Amino acid sequence: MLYYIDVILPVPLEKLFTYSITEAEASFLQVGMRVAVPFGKTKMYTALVHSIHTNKPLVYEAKDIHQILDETPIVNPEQLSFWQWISNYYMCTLGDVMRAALPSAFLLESETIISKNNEKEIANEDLKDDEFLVYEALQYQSSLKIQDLISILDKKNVLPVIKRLLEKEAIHLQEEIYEKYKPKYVRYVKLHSDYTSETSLQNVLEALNRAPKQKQVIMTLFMLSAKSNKPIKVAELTEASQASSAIIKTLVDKGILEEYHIQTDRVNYFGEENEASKQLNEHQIKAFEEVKTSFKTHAVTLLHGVTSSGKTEIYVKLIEEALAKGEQVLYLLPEIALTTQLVSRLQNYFGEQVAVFHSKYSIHERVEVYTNLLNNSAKAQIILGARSSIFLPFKNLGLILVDEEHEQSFKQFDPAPRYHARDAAVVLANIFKAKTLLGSATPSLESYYNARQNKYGFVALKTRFNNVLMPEIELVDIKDKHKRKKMKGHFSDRMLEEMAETLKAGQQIILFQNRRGFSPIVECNTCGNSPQCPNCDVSLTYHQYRNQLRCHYCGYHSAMLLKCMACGSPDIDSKGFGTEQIEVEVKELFPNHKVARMDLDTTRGKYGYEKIITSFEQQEVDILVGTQMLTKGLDFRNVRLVGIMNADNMLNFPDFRAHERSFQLMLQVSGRAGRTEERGKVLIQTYNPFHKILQQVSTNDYLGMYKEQMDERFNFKYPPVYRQIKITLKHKDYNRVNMAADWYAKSLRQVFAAFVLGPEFPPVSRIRNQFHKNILIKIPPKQSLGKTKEAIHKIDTSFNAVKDFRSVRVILNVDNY
DNA sequence: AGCACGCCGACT
DNA sequence: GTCGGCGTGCTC
Repeated sequence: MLYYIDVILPVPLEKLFTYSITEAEASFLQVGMRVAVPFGKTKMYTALVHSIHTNKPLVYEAKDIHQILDETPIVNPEQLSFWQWISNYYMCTLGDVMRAALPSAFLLESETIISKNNEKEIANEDLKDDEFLVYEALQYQSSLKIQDLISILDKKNVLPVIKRLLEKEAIHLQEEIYEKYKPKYVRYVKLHSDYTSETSLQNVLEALNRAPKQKQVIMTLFMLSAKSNKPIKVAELTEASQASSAIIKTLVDKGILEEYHIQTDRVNYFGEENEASKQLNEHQIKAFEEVKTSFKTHAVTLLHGVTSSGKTEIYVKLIEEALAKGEQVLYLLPEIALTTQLVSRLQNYFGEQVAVFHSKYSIHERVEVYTNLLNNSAKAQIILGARSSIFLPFKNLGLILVDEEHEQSFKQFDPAPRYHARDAAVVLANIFKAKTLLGSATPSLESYYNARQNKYGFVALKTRFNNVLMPEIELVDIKDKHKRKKMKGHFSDRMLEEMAETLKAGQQIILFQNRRGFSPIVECNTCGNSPQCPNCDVSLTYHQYRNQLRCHYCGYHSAMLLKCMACGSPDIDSKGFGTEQIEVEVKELFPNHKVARMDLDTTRGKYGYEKIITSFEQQEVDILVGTQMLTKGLDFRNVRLVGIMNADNMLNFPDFRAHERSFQLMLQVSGRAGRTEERGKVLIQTYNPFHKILQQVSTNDYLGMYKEQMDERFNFKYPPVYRQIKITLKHKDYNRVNMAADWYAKSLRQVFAAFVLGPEFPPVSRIRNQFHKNILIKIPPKQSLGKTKEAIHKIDTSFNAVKDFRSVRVILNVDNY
């Protein structure tokens, strides 16, 4: 009997691939294990076993696998069916899903290893210069990698050299794969067993008489081991003895000390454990009970709780109940809300049962969380994570919490799979028959719609914790202020008054400006020319702190111009404003107060964020200027004033969700004001104070906003009433994208007629030297999603059959909002 | 996707 | 003449 496996490869190809295995391998292998397989002419890939069978492929000869990489499956059946759903729904390949789902350390790729052929001596005369260089290097190093050759020869294409050397039989090639994940070992030292008896120890100490530093180390070691019986870390010893690691190394080399390693977890939690969870107030208890009742009839429930209403406390109670039943909990948050504040709060309640998973973790840390879950370790009963944590290997998932449910960052835009973690979480929960709670102070229209349609359960929590009043929101008409000359830079007199008063009371201020950089556009006052990005179809943005012009799309940057590139005039002006300029102005207006800025530029690095937050928390900073980063899950006690510098640029954003999003953003920022007894104040500066959204924000009228926006969505056929799929075509040749897009749209129209929009160039039509063109498909409520996708898929296949179009990248984005 | 093969311009 | 550019086709 011949045995075969079908595997998923982490490449964007539709099919599964079949490899042949031996009988022994067939009895050992299980679905969900990894195997290394040769793929294509040279490469070796990590593949995942999808099925094991005995059906010999008919049209090709299956290759053998190279090796089995796991002893037990690393992907469970629930995950595989979840992957399948993602792949179908979001129209991507299983390979795409696999790539997103597994920590990258699990996906090994082969590397070519070059070694010398010792069977044959090659005379130097027979080799050309570059060949000789490589050959000589191999005399000293047993093996070389491609990357090494590139640096030895100092050129990019080294393959011909390898080929020639191979022909001359001077070298061997080998494809090697290796684990990227290395367990973390901690170095420990102890006295070598030869010296444990009293007498020899005496000898050692005497022998070291002339090396006082070394003697000192040995004495310290004694002291430490006398204090506790625990193993002594090298780090501890160096610290306690003030000795350099060289001294310790000498002692190890002399055979007096012995070094050993113990494997340890990178992700450890040290601290107080199991603080009792907080008592809920009456409103929270009511909401908590309502959520539980709702779960009886609705697996998914939406919790609409105003800012500061204490949703987290309710989550904690729900987690406690799930844990009591022995169930795992997934707590999903937008990336940037995963702050130390929340993590430590949960760790205080649940200790090491909490595991955190997000993109700022190293690949090693991610592997550890993954394997802890795989082993159903007590360490990973509650997963606190960003969107990608839906892919973790849950065993017994009982509850999924999606906090800040309305957040756009739950949707992955690039690369595939372009999934929405909130929607996928609902499906994941369904696989485990678990419950999902979506929480937000400003729910997304689609979730609220689902709740109103009774598809989801609904619970509202309307009072803030400790009955703090909602902040008072005031709209400031800056058009009028400009006219009356009541503006100082970007600050109205009202804003300045409130700021001065807040500072006088010793309280803090948050200023919100939804745009980073100093000023978005630089313009020549003489000819009107503004510098453009050479790779993208956008104007460059001026960043003052480095005196640079930057492109926000491709990262291109250049020094700020001294004179106009077009006419040579030195009269260059900046238009618009960003966080940086606000910061500068605040510093001038309030020179005696400390100002900090929080945006993408200032929060780079693993702890960039936390530093700023901590210093603000500890009131080292009086005024914090920032972008929408400020809105997420931060809990500042002493903020009384929130200023929104310009509401109009969000409202005028060309997107069907601009109004919804502006509403959410403004209410979320407002929520940062007045979280303790005193009522907070919010000032919104705008050119258009009569805008409906602003009126709704100022009266905290979610329902009014919902109703009005839903009317628009009905009228203009937008989600959540209609579904949509966006198709993007990319190519470096302008004409080719046009032709390809026209062809694609025409084919779509034959099926979907008027529900196809475009093709259209997006506002930024060229990014990284690639031209983009979009086609939008609107799907009426009654139309089958499955059938629609099938039809699109068919068109896509015939599109790829056209030779001229094949090089055009097609990106399918389901629910592209 | 990644990679090899294969065909054309610009230089040691 | 070679080096290296990228268009094309295939991967069990």
